[in-house]
Amino acid sequence: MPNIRLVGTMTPAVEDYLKTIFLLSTRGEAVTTSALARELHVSSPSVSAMMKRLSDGRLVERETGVHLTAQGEREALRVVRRHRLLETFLARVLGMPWDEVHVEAELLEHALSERLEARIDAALGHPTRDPHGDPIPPAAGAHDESWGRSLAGTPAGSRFRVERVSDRDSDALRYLGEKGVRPGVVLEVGEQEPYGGSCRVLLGGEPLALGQVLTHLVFGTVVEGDA
Amino acid sequence: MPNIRLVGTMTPAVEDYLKTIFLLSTRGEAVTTSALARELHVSSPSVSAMMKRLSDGRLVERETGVHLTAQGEREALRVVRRHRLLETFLARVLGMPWDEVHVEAELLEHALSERLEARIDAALGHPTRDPHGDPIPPAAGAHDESWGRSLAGTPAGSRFRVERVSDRDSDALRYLGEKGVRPGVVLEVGEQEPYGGSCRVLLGGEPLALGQVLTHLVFGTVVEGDA
DNA sequence: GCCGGATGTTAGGCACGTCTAATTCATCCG
DNA sequence: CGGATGAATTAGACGTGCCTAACATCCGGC
Ligand SMILES: [Mn+2]
Ligand SMILES: [Mn+2]
Ligand SMILES: [Mn+2]
Ligand SMILES: [Mn+2]
Repeated sequence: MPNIRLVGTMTPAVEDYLKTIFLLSTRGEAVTTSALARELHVSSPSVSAMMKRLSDGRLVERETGVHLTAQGEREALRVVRRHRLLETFLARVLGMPWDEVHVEAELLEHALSERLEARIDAALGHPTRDPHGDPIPPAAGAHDESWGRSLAGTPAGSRFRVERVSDRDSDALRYLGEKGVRPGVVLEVGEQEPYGGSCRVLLGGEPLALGQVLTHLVFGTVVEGDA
Repeated sequence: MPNIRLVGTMTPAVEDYLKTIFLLSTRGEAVTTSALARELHVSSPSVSAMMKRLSDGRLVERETGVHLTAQGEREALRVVRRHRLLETFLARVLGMPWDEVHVEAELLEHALSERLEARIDAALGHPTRDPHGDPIPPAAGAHDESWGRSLAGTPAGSRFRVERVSDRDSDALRYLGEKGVRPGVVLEVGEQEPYGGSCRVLLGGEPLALGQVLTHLVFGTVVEGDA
């Protein structure tokens, strides 16, 4: 039989493109050819070609920029779910540090069967957050990917509860982990030193200086309550 | 820079071919084009093409049939090690039944980093056998892949200790598991019923009839000792 | 001794996923 | 207005890994 054309064929590359489109848009960034090329470390023509394929397969639509169809988003969420379940598993079960799990999950997410995914999910007690505080999309049902506010620009005097830490910069992640900046922690936000200086915070009473790069990686909410 | 030619590039396909060549030869079977095609579910020309590539890359040599070079065997053993470590992990840590782990490991073995492999190995306490009794090649050093003798043809009256059960037939494996035929178990071998009939055995005193297909999947040694 | 079947190779083709080079197009700036 | 700049696409190529069709070989049986 001569090559039945399955439009929805998921390959590792297709999964990575869909996931990246999803993550870019939930970060509020424009999903352009060049943004995808930068993010995926491929050339622009590679992205153009893939967008053609995804568009033919009804996984994305192209008007100004690119956006996922309902089906494309479903597939993207499945990949994101596998990725974050794997990160959680690697950290909790194998004790892998939170700055290493992302790279591993990038590979494994394409090799995880539904059966194994379900087993991992059950073994972890159906977790809702990965080690970085990223929400794990449920197997079925709605998903909320909101990022809260960035620590950068949060006014001095606020009490700030960390909810998510971006897992994209492994070195920064390790540093933050060493300093105790993790989801769930509450920071007392102090002075933002001018001209690109550090942001002074208190963590459990201890002073800590967080550079610009770091404050842009930390997300959460301002909480009221007793100092 | 125009395509540096890395001869030893491992891809999932290359890994599968090397692994299959290794397993065929350790099973004492001839490593021919058609045997590989059958084993890997690909056409003969696909095998021919791949043998050309592996041969160019000094991973195999071709005289009568095909055999691995020292480097090819090293790579094959790395894949087999990852496969069996993964099977062990899936069974022990995630409680996956022994007839399901092989299929999962087939995929995951290509996505396992050295770092994660080491973590899994340590978490399991450096196991030497997978759930089917297959020996796990060490990260470095010699490996013994001998199969012992098959239960088929073992004379009645023998006491037979099961050491390995082939993991290639998932249904048979589940059946044997249900009946308690696992590595470590000792069987009292009874009559082989003629003309392709069952082999009668006692397992823990309980009678059990094992068809031809099954006795050819069970390997071990004849042990002396008290009945 | 020849024929048929099994085995293996060559030839040609295709989907995937990437690349570089060239082109198109809009925009911004002097 | 016109040229530079940047973003995107088109054109052409390539390696991987698979396929089918055709051809070459060898080997056993009649
Ligand atoms: Mn991640
Ligand atoms: Mn994460
Ligand atoms: Mn196996
Ligand atoms: Mn096994």
